Amino acid sequence: MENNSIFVEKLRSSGLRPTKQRIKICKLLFDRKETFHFTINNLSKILKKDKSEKISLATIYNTVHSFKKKGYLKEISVNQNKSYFDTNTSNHHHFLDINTNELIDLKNEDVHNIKIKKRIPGKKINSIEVLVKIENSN
Amino acid sequence: MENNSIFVEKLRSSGLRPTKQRIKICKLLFDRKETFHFTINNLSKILKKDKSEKISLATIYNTVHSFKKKGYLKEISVNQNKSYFDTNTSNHHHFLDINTNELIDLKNEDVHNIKIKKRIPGKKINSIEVLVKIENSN
DNA sequence: CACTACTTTAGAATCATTATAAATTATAAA
DNA sequence: TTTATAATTTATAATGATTCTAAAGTAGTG
Ligand SMILES: [Mn+2]
Ligand SMILES: [Mn+2]
Ligand SMILES: [Zn+2]
Ligand SMILES: [Zn+2]
Repeated sequence: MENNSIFVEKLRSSGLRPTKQRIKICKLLFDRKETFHFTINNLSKILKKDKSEKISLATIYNTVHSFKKKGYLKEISVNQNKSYFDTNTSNHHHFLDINTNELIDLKNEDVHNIKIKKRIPGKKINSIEVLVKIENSN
Repeated sequence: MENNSIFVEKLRSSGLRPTKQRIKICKLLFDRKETFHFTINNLSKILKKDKSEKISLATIYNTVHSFKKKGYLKEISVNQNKSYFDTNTSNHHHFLDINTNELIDLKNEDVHNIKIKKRIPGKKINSIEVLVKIENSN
């Protein structure tokens, strides 16, 4: 109820009406210091904890997709069953813990310069993403 | 009907009975020089062309999954809707054409040495995969 | 040939996601 | 403030890829 104004502005400035559902999801997603990686199911469970104001699953999908469209979220493909979303929308690399399915951001400095020597005629590079799968070291 | 014996042996040696369905799928997948990247839907459509011997969708799923389990196929995650499979089971990198959704293998020499400077305590690296998204250059 | 375990198959079930259409709400105009 | 309108939320249905089920068919073995 306090500094919601930041999110109200954020929403208004991108042409989205600041509904209470969107503001709540904004706070959950963007009011944190670290990158947040989540699935719809994760988000849904967190939102369900507040039984006072239930947000429908359809709204969760709608909101996440409109935030993605506005560039506030990025979709990550690491697993074919579920979509992961990422509050870090810059081009960056990931660790994927294959024991827990958790994504962890890598800073660009953490990955040595990547150079692709091959080119495909008529095509240009759009992005380069590194996925480092990690597992328990025993 | 000729050099099926290669595939019959391949199947037998991995404890899979050489049924006509499996042999047919083997020929389609492994009797080629280039790496083959496909979805179940792709494979299904190709198999449907031969109307003389229909293979059920369940068998296509079963076969692809047992080939994966035996190490003859690798599953690739580039898209959250569909699973891609790859006849190149080594650790390797890809171009993904975002206009056509086509995967193209990169040789290891095509990607400059990748070094990951960050480590997570208690975790070891399992694999490093680079996905280079490409698009029409105009 | 006879037996058994493995395989194939059609169809049902599951599950994430998207679509639908009616009720609600935010916003701007009156 | 009231009204009008378009945007939004919602419950529910629909979709589509994948997996499950259980019955019929087949390969391997003796
Ligand atoms: Mn999506
Ligand atoms: Mn799978
Ligand atoms: Zn990230
Ligand atoms: Zn490949």
